[in-house]
Amino acid sequence: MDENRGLSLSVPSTRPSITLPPRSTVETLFAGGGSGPGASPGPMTLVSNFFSENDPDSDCRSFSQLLSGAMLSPAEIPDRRPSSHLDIRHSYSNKESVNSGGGGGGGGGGGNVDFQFSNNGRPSSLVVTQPSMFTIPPGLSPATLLDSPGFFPQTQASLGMSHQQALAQVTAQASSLPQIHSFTSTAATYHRLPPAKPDHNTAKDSSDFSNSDNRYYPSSIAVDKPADDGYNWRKYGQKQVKGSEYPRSYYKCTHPNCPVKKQVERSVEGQVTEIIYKGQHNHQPPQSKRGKDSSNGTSSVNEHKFEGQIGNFNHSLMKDQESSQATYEHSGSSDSEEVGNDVSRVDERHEDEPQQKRRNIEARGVDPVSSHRGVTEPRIIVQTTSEVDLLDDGYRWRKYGQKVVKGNPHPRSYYKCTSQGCNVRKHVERAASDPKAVITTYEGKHTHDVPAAKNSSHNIAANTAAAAQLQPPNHGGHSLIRRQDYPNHHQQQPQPPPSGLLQFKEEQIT
DNA sequence: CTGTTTTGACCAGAG
DNA sequence: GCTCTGGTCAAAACA
Repeated sequence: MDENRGLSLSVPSTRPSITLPPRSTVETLFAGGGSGPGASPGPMTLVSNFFSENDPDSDCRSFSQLLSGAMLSPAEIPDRRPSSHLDIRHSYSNKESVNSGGGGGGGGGGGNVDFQFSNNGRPSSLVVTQPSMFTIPPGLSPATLLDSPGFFPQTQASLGMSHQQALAQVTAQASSLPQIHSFTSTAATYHRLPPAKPDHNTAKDSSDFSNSDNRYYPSSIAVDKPADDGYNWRKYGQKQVKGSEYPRSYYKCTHPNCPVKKQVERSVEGQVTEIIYKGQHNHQPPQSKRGKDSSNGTSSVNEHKFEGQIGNFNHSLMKDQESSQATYEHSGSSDSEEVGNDVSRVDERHEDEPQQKRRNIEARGVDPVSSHRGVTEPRIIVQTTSEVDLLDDGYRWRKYGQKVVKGNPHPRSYYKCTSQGCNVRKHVERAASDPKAVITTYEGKHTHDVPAAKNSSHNIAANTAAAAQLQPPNHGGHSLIRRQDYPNHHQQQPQPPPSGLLQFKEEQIT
């Protein structure tokens, strides 16, 4: 609650911006990015190039821009709440640590990421357009990601290319990305650690930065410490959380009055499988520790903001995200809690936790066992959709729950696929700012075909299918970047919604 | 002696 | 009101 009030996100009145620490143990690894001598192109670089390459002239290339497309500008959102959080979960290995201190400057640029709400003249009712999926490579900081021009083929960008093109490109790129960083609109920061050993077949070009290359992984994650993020933590609890393979440890920042907490899930081998930050440090990290770890000794305030702020994309930004119908899977989707509220992952754990988790993993094509051993490849679903797609996606759904989220007068609904034996779920949330706009998050993978009688006019599935063809089969979670065009009128054979795939979808609600 | 970790109990929220 | 669950407390143990 109150511990999250501190916001890492500076949101100008008219132009929200996310202030991300320029460097972190993770980011540092990428800091060099393409600039580092002899450094292989970082995932971000590749991603950036990827998109840039395909849409060089796009005026909306960055992730932030993409999001902007998915978010209504403050001015356009009368009821937008003052704050919300964007949770960022990324993976990295604590064992396959890499030179965390190194990095140095680089760049990365951390800094600020402006979420320019350049809607390109789109009416506020228009929000995200195509569903798309993306994966953030291991060690790639959100800041970098967000700040990277061309990370996301913005909405219109994708419009400029065919589905196939976009999908092919995105998928190709995604398949080479070892891990995912998810973004959610809750109050916590999620860090899911990457596999110690990549278990997937990376795409042809992925070798350049495959997850096997630990250079991209943050390091300094001691077994006894959830992460050497420069702050001092005191463990105040541990609990076996349902649905989690490993016990969750609770840590508090030892700094007086610092409300920051973090939860760490660690495998029996000591590998950190997930770190969730809550709140923002109201102080600078202890110099002694950080200073030593940082070889360059340039640890700055900004640098230290990373851990505490990475997840605090807060503010209206994420509130907007809700409005923008962006839902991020794996972190429980967007949670419309106010600033300071704890992270909510009800979406993914509210029911049948263990099974759900397993299903999620399986749906991602990840070996459950491997996943549980720290090789999980978290996948994010960022999907937006319109009312039209809400239920009419070709499948039959049964509503099994509903929840009113604080800050959003509209309830978030939970649906299950009615097909026997199918565990696919669908979470639907209406945007606070626009009841017509909804956020839909799919979990799982349909085990059946689309009911014939329920052929819808929607192409989500169709596109998904197309994308699926581009996906490496069952290697799980690496084909995470996708883009799809979903013109409402586009008649296509309904297909199962992409499971465990990050999607952005923008449609005009009619 | 101080700070941290461990761990069972307690509490609050949600269903 | 009951049950379940996640999060926190706090005393004891440990370093």
